[in-house]
Amino acid sequence: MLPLRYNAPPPVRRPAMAVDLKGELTELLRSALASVAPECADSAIGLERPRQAAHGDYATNLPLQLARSLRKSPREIAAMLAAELPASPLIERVEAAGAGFLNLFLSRAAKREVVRRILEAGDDYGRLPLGGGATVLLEFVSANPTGPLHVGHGRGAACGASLANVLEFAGHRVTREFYVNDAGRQMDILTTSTWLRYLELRGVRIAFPPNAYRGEYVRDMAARIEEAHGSRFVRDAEEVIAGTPGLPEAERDDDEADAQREAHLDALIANARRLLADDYAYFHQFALTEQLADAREDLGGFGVHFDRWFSERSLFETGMVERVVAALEKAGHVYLQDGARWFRAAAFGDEKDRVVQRENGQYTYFASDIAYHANKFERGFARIIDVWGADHHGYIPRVKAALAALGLDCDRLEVVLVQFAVLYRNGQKTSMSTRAGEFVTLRELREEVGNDAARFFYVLRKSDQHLDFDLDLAKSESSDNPVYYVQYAHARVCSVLAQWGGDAALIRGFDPGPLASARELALCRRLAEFPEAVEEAAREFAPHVIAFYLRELATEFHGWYNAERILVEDPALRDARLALCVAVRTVLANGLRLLGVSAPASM
RNA sequence: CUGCCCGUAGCUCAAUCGGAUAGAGCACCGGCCUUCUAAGCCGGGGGUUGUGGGUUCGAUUCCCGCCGGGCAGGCCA
Repeated sequence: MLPLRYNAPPPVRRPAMAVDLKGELTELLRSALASVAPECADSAIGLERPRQAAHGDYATNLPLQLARSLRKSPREIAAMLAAELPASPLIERVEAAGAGFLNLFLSRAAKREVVRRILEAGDDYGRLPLGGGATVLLEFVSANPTGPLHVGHGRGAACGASLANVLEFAGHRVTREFYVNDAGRQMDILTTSTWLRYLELRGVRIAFPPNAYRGEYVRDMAARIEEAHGSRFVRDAEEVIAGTPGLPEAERDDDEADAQREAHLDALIANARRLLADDYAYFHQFALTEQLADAREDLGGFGVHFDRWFSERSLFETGMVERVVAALEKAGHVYLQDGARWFRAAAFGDEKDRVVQRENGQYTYFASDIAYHANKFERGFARIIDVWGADHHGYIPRVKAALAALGLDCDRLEVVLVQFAVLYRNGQKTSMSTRAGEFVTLRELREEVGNDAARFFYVLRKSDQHLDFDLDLAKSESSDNPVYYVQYAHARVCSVLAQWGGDAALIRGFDPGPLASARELALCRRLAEFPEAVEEAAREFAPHVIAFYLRELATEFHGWYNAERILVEDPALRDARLALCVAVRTVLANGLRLLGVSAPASM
């Protein structure tokens, strides 16, 4: 279990003008505070939503906060504030209560007003100016292009895409980026795996390494190359395995055997490069292009789109990797030891120093990652956010250390960690072993449970928490399934409107005044909370807040729907209820849109 | 062994900078379709928030110890 983000985001400031209910209430309280205790007039005023209705619509613990400095009892201060609170059409009454809380009860008119606001704002209801148009680079998924995306990548995709939507809705300009690891050993392993499968097809008998990529998709790529080029890339088995140490017995799983397998694979890669010469690049490019196209298609089908696919290889081709290492060296943060170049990460808060260039001259993944992040800073984004698998948490200090050593403000980099999802079927954990090649792919998941259920389930937990993904529940067509539960509320509203049959455009002008029942007013209050949910989701990088909110809103709508009839005889009351219906539909649709889930008109 | 994180109802999880009587869903039990979609609603039982201390008006929340679990600790990515 890991923290949601590595360091605190910049403070989010509310606009100075009271443009919303909460802001107006705060101003009223500030006015009362100024007359009760002028010396504390600029204290922070926290307004919260009490859990219990008896504690009002909003409450503040201001009296408790001030008790010490004013040398008065909290109850006394609360009573004084209540007496000095200016009269307002928003407020029905105030109460000093509990240990020293001030509870505010809104007038019915104030509660109903949100319906009018929602009908006016439409798709934009919940949109906030918090980000002030600041640019954000959000990097997520960034899976190695060495095979199909699996269900772990799916969670990063769903969380990242939802977070991007939320940040955009909260007033940021978001660039969505996928970092393509097209330069490392993993790609060489995929390239060689493809060639070995090709050789197999041509009847060349070579033991396929257990640590190479064994998936069926590798055979598919090999078959297509074989179809197009015939025997052009065939070499003798003796040549292919020349100079390799050979494989240890399959049963052995000790360190020595593992090391031998790795050495064997590296030797095969070296032979492939030598024997294929220029054609090696063909295999490499073919596999890369195939896997990226596959990922793009898969993610696109999942409603996840990127503005840019950033190539790791380009960082080498433009000399960026050399440049950042040289910059670190020039600043005295790099030294030579055992033939390798080490970055003094420990001097910048990391546990130990890290290699940036290996003894054999190859740069490490870390080196290109430094270059990548330096490049992000050069592009001038106000905020840089990485969404990583939680198993990479130990990697954060070294990247931050490198940025600091380059003289960059490493606090501008924020890292969201996403835990893996574990699939359950019939109450049993489904196996997800990569080395056996039998992992569950994102595509299989999407086909089995559908895109909507997958997107929603992935963000049903805080992203840094383990997620138990119940496949049976995700597929069930019942109220047990939270996706259908929320979507059904939306479809119900649409159905009522269809039943009514009038001109939907007119509803915008309907007067919510006749709304008066407890359920209706509670629903209004819930609708007014949506911008607060968006704010929290954006501030905490927590799209699950939106999912929770939608479930609560749907609950209150279903309750109202079952308790009271909407299409009643009285035209004024019917119109008011239709207005509330449209407001509910609007908020459900806006929330679902942030999560990349469809809002069906019928189910 | 060291570092980071987590521990809340039978299960999966929430809990607003430290706030009021710790909340949902699932599972379980009992009701509701001649009336706008029953993919819905209403009601019920369920808790020493792992444990022992500390900080204070107040602790699930902050600090320390212990117990249990996860992840990380490569010239891998």
